[in-house]
Amino acid sequence: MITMTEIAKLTNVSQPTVSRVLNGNMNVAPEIRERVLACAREHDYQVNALAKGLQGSRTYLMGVLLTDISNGFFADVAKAIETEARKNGYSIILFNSDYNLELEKEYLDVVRRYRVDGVLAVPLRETSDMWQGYAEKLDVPVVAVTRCAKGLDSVYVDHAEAGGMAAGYLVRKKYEQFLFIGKEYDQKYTGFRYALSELGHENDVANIVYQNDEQIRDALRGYVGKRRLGIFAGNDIYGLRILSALRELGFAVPQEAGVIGFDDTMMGRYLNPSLSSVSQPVALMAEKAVSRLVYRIEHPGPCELWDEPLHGELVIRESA
Amino acid sequence: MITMTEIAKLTNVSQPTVSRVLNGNMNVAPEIRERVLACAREHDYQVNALAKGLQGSRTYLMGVLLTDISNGFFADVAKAIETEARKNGYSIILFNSDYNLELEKEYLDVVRRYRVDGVLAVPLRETSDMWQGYAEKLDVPVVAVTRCAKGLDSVYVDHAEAGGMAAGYLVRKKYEQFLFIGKEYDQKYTGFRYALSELGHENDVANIVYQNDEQIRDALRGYVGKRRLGIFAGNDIYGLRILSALRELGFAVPQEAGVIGFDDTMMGRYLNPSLSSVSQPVALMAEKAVSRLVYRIEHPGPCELWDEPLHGELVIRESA
DNA sequence: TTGTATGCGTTATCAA
DNA sequence: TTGATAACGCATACAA
Repeated sequence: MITMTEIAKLTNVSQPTVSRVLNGNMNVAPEIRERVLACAREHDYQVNALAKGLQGSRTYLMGVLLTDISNGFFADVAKAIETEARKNGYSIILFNSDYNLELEKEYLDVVRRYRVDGVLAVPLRETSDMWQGYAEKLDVPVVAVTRCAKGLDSVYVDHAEAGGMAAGYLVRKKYEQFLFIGKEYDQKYTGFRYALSELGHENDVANIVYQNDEQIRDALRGYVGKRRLGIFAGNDIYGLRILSALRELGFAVPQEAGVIGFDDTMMGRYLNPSLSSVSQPVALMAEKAVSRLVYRIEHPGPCELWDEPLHGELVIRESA
Repeated sequence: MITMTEIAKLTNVSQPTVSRVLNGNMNVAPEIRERVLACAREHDYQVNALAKGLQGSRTYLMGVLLTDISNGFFADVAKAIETEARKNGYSIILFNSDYNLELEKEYLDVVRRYRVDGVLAVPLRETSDMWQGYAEKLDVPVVAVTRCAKGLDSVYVDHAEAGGMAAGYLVRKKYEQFLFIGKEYDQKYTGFRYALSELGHENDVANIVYQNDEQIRDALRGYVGKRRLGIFAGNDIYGLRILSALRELGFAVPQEAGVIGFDDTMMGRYLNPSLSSVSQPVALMAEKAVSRLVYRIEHPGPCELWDEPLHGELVIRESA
């Protein structure tokens, strides 16, 4: 690939002059300018981002660290981030932690090797202060997406609030006992449980940690023929599987059991029954996260933490 | 972030010696070796990949160019590629063409700027010789994934064959008229149509180009109350939507209408009815594509094109 | 307005 | 076994 030095030789000017032309510096004679531009075009010059980055300015790379891109929701997040990054002139280098703490740590080193200008992450263990330490070592700005991480700028939906919304709706619809199916440390469960106890159902709620389809089916079997069961799923994938398990067990949905998912992924509206879900504003989150990161990149130095939770929206369909 | 030169100063050796130590070159006195390693560990040294790349060796970056990562299938592909790349010591820089030719071209320039060692792409217009030109300009190896591109190493599933499998199964199940719903230039349609005509159904097959849900519903309405309808969908997302449309129109599935999807994404088995589909060996494709790319990176120079189609597998569930 | 010189952090070549 | 030196491609300070 052609370099500035080569263009300089071909056009009989010095390399810095080529640099000036290609960077739009106006203090260059028009004739030279034309000659250089023509040569660059002819050989399809592309700046060497490595050299540029090495030289001290930006790399225009963002590290993006996700937990599981094969989850439709995170895939949407990745797509939106990529789009936003591009709008801001950045490219993304993508990593998938697969919910693996070791891998997450390893990837942070990789990210440092490439001297990314900043990092967007779905942090594991967001309530510990682990990431605060990571951010210091990275010494580039870090923004947490979809989760609120201690000590980091965070762009996320208030999960506890979403749990409350789900609880409120299920109670209004006269469900009588309640289940949150998902990770036990999920804020959604906290909010779900709290709202239920406020509504007089403190003794009617339980949490099932999702492990696999069989275990969920076995757990749900215990509710057959009992009081109307309102279920809040940690995400739409769980929701999909729960619907499938309920069908196997012969539950009438939404009469005997209702299900509310989380993330409102595309498939939800096509399911049978279609899946009620709490939607997250993916595009907005990506836009906020990227623009915040760009701001931090362009304005280094200490800065107050960003922490403005966004709000989920309950989308009612057939499943509850 | 600490550099070799800084470590050199701290340990009273020359910078090249530090380089030797950190690269595992054994011709260094053990005492020096220890001193340097300790210092590097203490300051958590990470090599500057930009400098390393600039200096002429590898960047250990792969450009990955997908059409739409929000499609569960491509999300799986992305995940598998990332995993394989990591196994080989590479990181990926990810782009989403969004089926947009302009964007695809633009991203190829970006990829060149970062001096990636190679490119994995889901090429748009794979039957034109456009990508052959792209590959030349890139002057790094390019491997096409999930599609067979003219002039490129390609790792993909034989779509025509898959179409034939779908056709064969639907005929065996006594469907009497047939629909392919998807892009008209899809090889799946070619194979579907061909197999059907071999089986004596050359006049019972049509293609509907997917545009939106309403248009599909309207098109399907014309088949209500007619002969048993066998549908092959261009991908599982279409399949999902088609099932939903059939439900709205009151079709009994699989009795009056049968549906076979493509990609066999996770959700298929949880749908109601669950979706029969042709599965693609995603992990295998990613593994083959990445290892082929690594091979081409490590063995530059001309080389015979790779073109060994893999085979889809028909997964039968309830929808057909 | 243009060119010379320098440095970014590596690796590689050559001497010592 | 070690160190000096150059080179990669670019931007920048400075000189002309």
